[in-house]
Amino acid sequence: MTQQMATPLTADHTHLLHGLNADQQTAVTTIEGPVLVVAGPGSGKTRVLTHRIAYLIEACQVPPERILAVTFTNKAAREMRERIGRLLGDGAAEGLVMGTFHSFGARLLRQNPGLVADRLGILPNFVIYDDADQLAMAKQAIINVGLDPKQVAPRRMLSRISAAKALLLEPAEFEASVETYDDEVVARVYREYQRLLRRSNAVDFDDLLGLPIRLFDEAPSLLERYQERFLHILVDEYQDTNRVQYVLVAALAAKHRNLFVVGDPDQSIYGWRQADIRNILDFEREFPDAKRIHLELNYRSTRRIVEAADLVIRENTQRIDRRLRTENEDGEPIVIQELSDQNHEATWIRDRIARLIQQHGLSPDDFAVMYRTTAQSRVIEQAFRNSSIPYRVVGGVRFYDRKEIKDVLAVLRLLHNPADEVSLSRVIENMPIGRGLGPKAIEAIRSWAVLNGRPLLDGFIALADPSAFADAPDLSGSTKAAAAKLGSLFATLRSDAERLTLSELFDRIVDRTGYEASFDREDEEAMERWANVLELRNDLAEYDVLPPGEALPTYLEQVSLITDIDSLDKANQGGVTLITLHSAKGLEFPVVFIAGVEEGLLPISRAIEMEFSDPMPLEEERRLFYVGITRAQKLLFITCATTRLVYGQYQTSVPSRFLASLPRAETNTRSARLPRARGSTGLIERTRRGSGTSWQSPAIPREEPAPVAAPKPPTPPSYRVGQRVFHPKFGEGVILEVSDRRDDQEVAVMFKRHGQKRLIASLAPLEVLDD
DNA sequence: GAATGCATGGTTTTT
DNA sequence: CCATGCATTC
Repeated sequence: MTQQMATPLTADHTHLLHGLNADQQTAVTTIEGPVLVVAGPGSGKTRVLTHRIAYLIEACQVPPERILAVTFTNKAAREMRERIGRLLGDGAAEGLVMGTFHSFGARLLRQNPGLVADRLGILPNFVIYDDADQLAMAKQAIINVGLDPKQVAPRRMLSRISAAKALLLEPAEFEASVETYDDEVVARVYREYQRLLRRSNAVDFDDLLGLPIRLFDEAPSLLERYQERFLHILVDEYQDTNRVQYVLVAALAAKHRNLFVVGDPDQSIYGWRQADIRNILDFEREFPDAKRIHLELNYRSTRRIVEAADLVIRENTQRIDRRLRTENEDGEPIVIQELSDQNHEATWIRDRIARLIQQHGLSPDDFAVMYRTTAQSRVIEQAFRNSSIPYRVVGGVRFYDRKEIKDVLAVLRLLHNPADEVSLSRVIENMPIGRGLGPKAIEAIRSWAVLNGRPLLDGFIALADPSAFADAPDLSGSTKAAAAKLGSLFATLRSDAERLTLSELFDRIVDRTGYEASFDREDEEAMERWANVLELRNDLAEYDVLPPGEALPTYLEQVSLITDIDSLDKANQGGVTLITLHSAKGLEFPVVFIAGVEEGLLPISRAIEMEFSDPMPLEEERRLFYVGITRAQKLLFITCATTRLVYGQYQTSVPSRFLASLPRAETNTRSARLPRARGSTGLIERTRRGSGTSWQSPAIPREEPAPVAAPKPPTPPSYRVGQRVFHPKFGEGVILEVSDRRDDQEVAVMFKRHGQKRLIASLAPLEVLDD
């Protein structure tokens, strides 16, 4: 074995092992050969990873640039880097390669532009298409092969294509494996989709994983270089990797074989994204000399929470049997609460949070509300909006997914890659500069572009500046003028881009495209959207320090790989976190609410439908619930609604079968409808329900679980209509209305300067001025 | 070719 | 309920 892998020479690396238990220490110091760590939730897996990297660098003298660490999100990578920095001191980990599979793939392609162009036919200025771009492309592909996007769902095509790519099947190979007529349709669409993608000089997310492998196939010496380089490879969240990711990792690790993977099969929740749980279950078969280490001691949660999680996950059949343990205190009972509908659910959660903040000195940051579908976030967000509790929504409509943001980004992308057809269509459809141009015009210019072997945008420029090209697309009249105008604008912007900073470029773009002027200053919503556009300017300005030629590509790369969870700590700091169960993986909070724990939602209806033909999706739903439970450190609340608004109609809901696994003795439950002991199906409606209004959430205040950290609960002040009050932020006001809400009050106050506000009595720092 | 109004159908999760 | 897409109108 190589010299770099020698055992530590100097003795004093105890600080790197300090505070770790025996299993964790083994995981940190077992540095040779393949290692599989099966780590339960809260068992200190991030600590193990960071300490191991620090140990490799400091104790084993492995140069940081020879370590590759793959994480699930960029945020995880960033945090880990910080923690390593703290262990080793600044700069000691300089050169460490750490990021997601996708960012690693993108980086690899960017770093080998010559080979990529030569062997894969992709030019260095390629763009990465996001979900919406891919959808647009799939739709176009369906139309191009003579099918109707209304009958052949683009979404479904995309997921089939993605599945094919996850198995490294190219269109030709997929065609060879066609079995049904539907497969044949997919094959045709896939082929066309891929053709359009390459014509736009674009790659999709799956390509970021698949193309590096193809590149290695085409250029074995490149693979050898990477194999030689990475002495140690670490992979986090290994249970959520797919086939391509496995192939990539196995290829890179083939030489030195120091592959360290960490995961928890019980937290595998990305099967729908082709994550292949076999990667972790079969690790030892793939690497027979692998050492396996189990981390089962939970440091995160109370005993009640850990045991509840264990009981829930035990019901799954497809798993390695093991038992979660903890030495933590019992903690409080888990509260299960049924509410009459989704609005009551939301306000109940909000009010409970308000009370906990008020009575137990907790901060809004300590709370998370989790749900299965993003649609659920709306009502919950609404409830918080009507309160003074700060909150933030993770997921949902992301900043970079907003239409107005994508519009401006489309111009930037087009400047970077003039072949980008999705972005060009976007600009034409949404910006004033596109007026007078339709599909007809684009088609005429495209035929010119294809004939001349030029990117689409050049056709527009040829019309604007006939001297630059031998001929021009065949257009006339107003269409020609409109196309020429767009062409001339882009010619100008392109030269601007070479010398201006991104924020200066931004100013020109919104001015010259007429985009800024298209926002109606009288229209409040339009102004809000314009404010978002200006926010994008701030974002761009962060790259102004880079030289003009470099800033744009760097920025675009960063944007296409960023996710909402990545910006979780950057954007609007503080507040209650509203988050999907999927996004919550890897996070932890003192107090967790899981909302909508109902049949059809968790488990989701699609998993129920196929329960008997394929039980895997249902088991994945259960794992999702398990992930949610195990995010909680101290307090766990689970809610469900009796009726729920679905597509604008109220539907009766049945509490989730998963609740049957929870021990009644350890929970605080009122509803008789909740599934009882294990074994009982628990999903058949057992209680008679009337119109849906017959059931009311208990109005009587119940015994509260004892405080987390127990300061005495101050009595909430009592307010009267007409009282004059003072608020530190809103100033002086008069109480208009007082309404009781369970054990608290809500007051409507008319402030002199800030208008009417609704405040929670116990929360708002109101001072009574006269009585 | 663009603005307005109606019908339709869609919600699982995300790098 | 909502957003999107299409048809109708000018």
